[in-house]
Amino acid sequence: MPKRVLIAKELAAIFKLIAHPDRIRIIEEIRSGEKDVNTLAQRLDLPSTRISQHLSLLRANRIVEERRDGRHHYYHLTQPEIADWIVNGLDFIEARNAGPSKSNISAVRRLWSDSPNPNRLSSS
Amino acid sequence: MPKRVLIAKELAAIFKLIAHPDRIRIIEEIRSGEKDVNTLAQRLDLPSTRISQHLSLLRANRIVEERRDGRHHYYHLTQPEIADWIVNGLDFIEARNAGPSKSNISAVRRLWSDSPNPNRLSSS
DNA sequence: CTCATATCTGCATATATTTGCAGATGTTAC
DNA sequence: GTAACATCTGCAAATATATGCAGATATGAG
Repeated sequence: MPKRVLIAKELAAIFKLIAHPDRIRIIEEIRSGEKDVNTLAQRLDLPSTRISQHLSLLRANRIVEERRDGRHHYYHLTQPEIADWIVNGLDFIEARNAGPSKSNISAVRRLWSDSPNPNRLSSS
Repeated sequence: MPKRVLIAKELAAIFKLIAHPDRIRIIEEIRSGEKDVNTLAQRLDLPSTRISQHLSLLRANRIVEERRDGRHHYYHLTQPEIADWIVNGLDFIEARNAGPSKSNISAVRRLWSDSPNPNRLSSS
């Protein structure tokens, strides 16, 4: 199989991995530092078993890594730059039919960016 | 629904759209200029009906646009920058288990980049 | 040791995506 | 008009993914 076919498959696999709203939010939640399963479950308002399932997928694909401390499992991004790459995808949602408003997009872009946002306490 | 949930959904939708090896190859094939369905079918070695199905999905989501000339339908990227964004995802496949070799990755990265590759005749 | 907490795994069901194929549409050549 | 070509659409079958829930495991408190 030619290289470009192989690589396209691998790329598609990464895209598939990320192509879930919960997983995108998990990645953006831990961009600023590790969090444990329960914390994520509260922040995303989802059953922790579901968070755990998503994390196990991300873990199996080395998107995240785990650090255990007692009964807590803390997760962080293997390559933190992935969070920025994902956010850059926002450039391409404005063109879609029935997408969210520009102002909502840029509000979330700000929230999910490292640069001008030192202490993240907001939650829009 | 909070903004960040909406936006995560939209982002996931874009990722899902791209998360298919054939569609990634289609996008990279037309990055350098429009091509018609048959040409794409030959280049990807797939039935043209399949190419057409992928294109109709990409078209419905405004990733590509169509120009008709006689019986040929030529497709191009609505936002050509999307091709570069996709290629940037290669940064995150090296970490995965059993991924392709680094040299294959960079060969394809070169192939799928605009910068130092003015006339694209190769096909690795 | 036992209990409560934190998380993981496995599995059945529900839902979504992909694929192949048959037939429809539109275009050009004769 | 008819034939050949280029592409599209619709639908059923195959495949993949997501979800909910029950039970397993592991840790720390008492």
